[in-house]
Amino acid sequence: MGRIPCCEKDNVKRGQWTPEEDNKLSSYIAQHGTRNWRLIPKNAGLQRCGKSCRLRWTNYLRPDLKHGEFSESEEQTIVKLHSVVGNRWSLIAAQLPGRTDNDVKNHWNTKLKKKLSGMGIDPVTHKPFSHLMAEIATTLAPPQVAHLAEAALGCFKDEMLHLLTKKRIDFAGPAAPAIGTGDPRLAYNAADPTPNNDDKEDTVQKIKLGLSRAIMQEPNNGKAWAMMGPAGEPSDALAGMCDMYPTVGDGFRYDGTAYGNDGDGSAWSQSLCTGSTCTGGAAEQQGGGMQEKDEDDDGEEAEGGKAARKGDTSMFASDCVLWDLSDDLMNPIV
DNA sequence: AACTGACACAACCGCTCTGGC
DNA sequence: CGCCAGAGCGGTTGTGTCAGT
Repeated sequence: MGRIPCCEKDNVKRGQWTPEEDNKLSSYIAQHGTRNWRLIPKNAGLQRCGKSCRLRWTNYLRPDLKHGEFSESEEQTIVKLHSVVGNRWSLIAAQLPGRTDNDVKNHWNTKLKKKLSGMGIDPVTHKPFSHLMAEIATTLAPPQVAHLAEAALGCFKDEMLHLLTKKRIDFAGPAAPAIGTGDPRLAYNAADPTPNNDDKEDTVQKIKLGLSRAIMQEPNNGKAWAMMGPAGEPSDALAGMCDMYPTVGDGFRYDGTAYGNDGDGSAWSQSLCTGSTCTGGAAEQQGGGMQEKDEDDDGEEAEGGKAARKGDTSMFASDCVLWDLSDDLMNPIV
């Protein structure tokens, strides 16, 4: 038994909207408003589904929409909010006047996600990849970790190689040290981005070394040994991984122009990963409930997911406050 | 010039939520 | 309380454009 379609598909036009259709819809809405979307196409003389009209209006025709490039501050806002609320595009878009959820979603998927990945940040959790690997490893016994490392290398390696070789990555600006321990062969060469096999092998060896060091390290009082030290400094294990991404392990900046904690104090340099897993609390909360479908066998939706939908801010660890978020955002009126 | 792949954006699909009855 | 229609939302797909070969 299928779902009842929102309209008769045989009689409706689909695909790109023509200027004539846009005009009809705009002028009808200007006169009558947007009260009943199912009636609007009929009354406006459009062979379109009401839903399609609503989408066209809200995503494109609305007079208060911005259509240009996203500004840097808008991008910063998106990344910040995404690290807190996850893929709740409408919530994020609500904080950006003139932008729609579709705009934000597309911009995220096409640009921002890659930007973060290029910086060694997992766009889902907003943690450095190195932290993620180390954290995953902490939950497993050494034999399992060994398998994990091998498996991870299979896919992770490709991603890293891609990032290191194909894409332009500003690890730490023009004066940046070479990736790794200063081996010039690992430095990105803008003039000749094509790596030789030695480069690839070195990179793989670096990854393996970081993982194996993480694996071999003794647990620290039963706690996560690969996590940050008490003062927020990376453990040896992490350092091994962070050698790969010097900007990631210690205060990377979004714009990739410099690293360290002597930045401009902008939200970028303060909040995303300033040498600790500060975003981890929120990110982990997301991973547990907001980002992912509940895969439990009991068939119940994860409570975190429910809470997130209801705007329950209690799911955000109080010691992981990242930014001053408006009350509206933290208690969204949906 | 033709082809191809990557990219960005628009539009659609289907699930969920909400309010009225 | 349950049902239904309308609307909202996020994921996915389609399509046009452009750069590289």
